[in-house]
Amino acid sequence: MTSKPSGMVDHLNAEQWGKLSPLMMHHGHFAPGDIVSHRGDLLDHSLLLLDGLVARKVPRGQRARSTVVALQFPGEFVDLHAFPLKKLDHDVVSLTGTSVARIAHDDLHHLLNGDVELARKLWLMTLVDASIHRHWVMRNSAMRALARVANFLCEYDARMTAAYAGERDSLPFSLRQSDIADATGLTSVHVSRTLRDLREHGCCSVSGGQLAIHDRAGLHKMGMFDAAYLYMPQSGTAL
Amino acid sequence: MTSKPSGMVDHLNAEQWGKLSPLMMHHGHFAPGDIVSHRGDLLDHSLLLLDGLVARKVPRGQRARSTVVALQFPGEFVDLHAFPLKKLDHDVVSLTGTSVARIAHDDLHHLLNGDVELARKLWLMTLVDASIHRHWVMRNSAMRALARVANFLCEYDARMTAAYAGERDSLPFSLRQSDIADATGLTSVHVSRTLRDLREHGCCSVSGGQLAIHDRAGLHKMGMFDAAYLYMPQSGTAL
DNA sequence: CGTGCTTTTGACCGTGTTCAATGGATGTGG
DNA sequence: CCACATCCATTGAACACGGTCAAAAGCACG
Repeated sequence: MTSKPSGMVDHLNAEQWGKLSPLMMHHGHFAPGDIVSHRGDLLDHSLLLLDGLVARKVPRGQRARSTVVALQFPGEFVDLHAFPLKKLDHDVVSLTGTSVARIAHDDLHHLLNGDVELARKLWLMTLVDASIHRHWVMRNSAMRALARVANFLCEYDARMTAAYAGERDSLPFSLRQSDIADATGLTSVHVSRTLRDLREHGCCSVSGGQLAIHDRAGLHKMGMFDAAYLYMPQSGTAL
Repeated sequence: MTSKPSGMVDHLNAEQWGKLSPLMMHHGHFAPGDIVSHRGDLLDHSLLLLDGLVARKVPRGQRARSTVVALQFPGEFVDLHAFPLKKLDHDVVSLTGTSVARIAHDDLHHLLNGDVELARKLWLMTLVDASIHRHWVMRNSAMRALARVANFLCEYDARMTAAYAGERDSLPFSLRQSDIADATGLTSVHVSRTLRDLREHGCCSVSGGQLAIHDRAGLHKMGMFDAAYLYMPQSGTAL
């Protein structure tokens, strides 16, 4: 039996989770760098992330680094969109040691046939993903490096806080600077300089696998951060 | 009675369209620049675009231009995600004269309660939107200006071709260069230079409200275009 | 204590921005 | 019919942001 994680799945109420969790008997684990599923694979199941961090990557030729188009936190499905789409347009890659719960599309199919409300909730969760995608388009298109990285870290903070219920001034952070670079459309060299700037501004610092937030308000301001696009379950009527 | 447009709604079969279209009795029209719905509005209906072009825009302060995070073509719902989400994180703006068909969420609710397959199709259509969002993240993060604009025009070509069934070497194009700029994360000045480059390369040219494609293969190559992410209904097993 | 990976730093350079002026097209009122 | 306003596209010059290349410094792990 999978115990209910916090975060995105808080969109589900207890009853809905009670129906869904029995279908997720198989748990799996991945190591950093493992490719969970390949672009174009025919998928017959989806995965709920229980712990760790997963990226959706678009590969671009041999030479170039692939672009990170999305990041998934615990409590989120990493590839629920594979249920209607069947094939994905991107790779799914484990960035850290991760543990996941597996749900077969056949089981999900039968469950959702009998529960329209639950189906709508899962639909909604994929739409929150889409909202985050739109924010990433905006961030990587219209913000300069400093604001861009600051905003990225604000999002990390917010989603991590939701995943592990409880705001902290220091949170686990196992992304490398090259991962931040792939996600923000910068080079890792420039990410390094940008993080130094944020440090010198007294906003936050990354070291030893921890993100220390020294001035959350300042960081939010610097990243022009407004969490509305995350459609957090608890924050109700934010938008 | 709304006659079935081509494009995204081709994901629906005739029977499904037969169920959906009677709910879209009200048709509406918008002029260029009209705001169809505002960020944060509580929506009780969604709109299917029948003709024209609609953008989803994220406003960014008074001074700056707003970012175009998505573009909708005829045959696509412009705000179907408002059905589960209720409130949107962005504005919906008519870029041209547009005509739309309106469907009330209450009606949709009742219809989908009785047709799980149709619900899944509509879910799928929003997931294709999300796939396009991811592509935009990649394009605006990882491609240089020339490839970026070329890729954007390839997408325009492909979606326009799907919407009006039939490949042509010259298609209606009512976007201004500043719209392209807002969608690609460039300045309109640089879009102007980039379009000149594409013209001088013999790929395509924009003038008089028409996009003339002189060398489609060359344009695709220049924009590294692969339409798989569009999940076109007719193209079947592309991914 | 070396080997390999990540971060940091420096110098240089190029893509794209900014600012500003010009030109072209379209539309309006005198 | 022509002045005039408006909007959009185009061009030029200067510059800054971020990229590229390369080397060095930290750091973890065997």
